[in-house]
Amino acid sequence: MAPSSVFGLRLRQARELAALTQEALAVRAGIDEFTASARISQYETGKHVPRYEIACRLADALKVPVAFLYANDDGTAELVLLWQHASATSRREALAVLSAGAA
Amino acid sequence: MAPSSVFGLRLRQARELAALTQEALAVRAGIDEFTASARISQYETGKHVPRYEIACRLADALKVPVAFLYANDDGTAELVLLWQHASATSRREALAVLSAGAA
DNA sequence: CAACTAAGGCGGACTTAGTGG
DNA sequence: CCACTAAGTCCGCCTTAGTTG
Repeated sequence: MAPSSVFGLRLRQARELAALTQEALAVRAGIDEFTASARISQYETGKHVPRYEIACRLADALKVPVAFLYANDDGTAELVLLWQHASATSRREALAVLSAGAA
Repeated sequence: MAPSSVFGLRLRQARELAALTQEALAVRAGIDEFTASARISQYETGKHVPRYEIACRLADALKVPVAFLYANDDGTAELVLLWQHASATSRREALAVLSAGAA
């Protein structure tokens, strides 16, 4: 089913990017395997939203910044995804560009 | 009291940046004034974490991206703060810098 | 006025069990 | 195997009321 919440949408995006099943993701995040499938499905379909601690563990398992899972707009989402893979020098340069170019 | 949770820390950071009282913030976010002080205090001290919908309203009232309130590391937090004030051209340039400079 | 807290009700996350691709 | 869902339990947010600088 199509994700209805922002969190669910981002979670599914990140999981498909990582090419993991819902259960594999949950186990990586330290969630009991017997409740794994149900919980991830509930998150992605927007039925429920996990506690922040769980969100952090999911983000770690998916290797994305936890802020990505809560990003409302696609621009911010893409930004933090690129950020995590960028080198230290690129990060400094990007911050300089942004702070110099305030609207 | 010192904030114990990430969300509470970010919320307080953004609120003090906006120079608002806890009650003023809550009212701006559409929270009933009689429960305002208690709820914001509980958020900032890490006693509770609000629903995502409430977090979005708080972020709007504070004029920060909602992802900022969930940012684990200071680098990501600073990044999304600069992002929202940057011009469209600066944003494109920053994205180009980050995508070119993957570690 | 501004920030914080204890206690209780109650909505929603988590568990269980099971269905459909 | 993989994704999804209904129903019940129970934890934690929200409310109330009141305390502290």
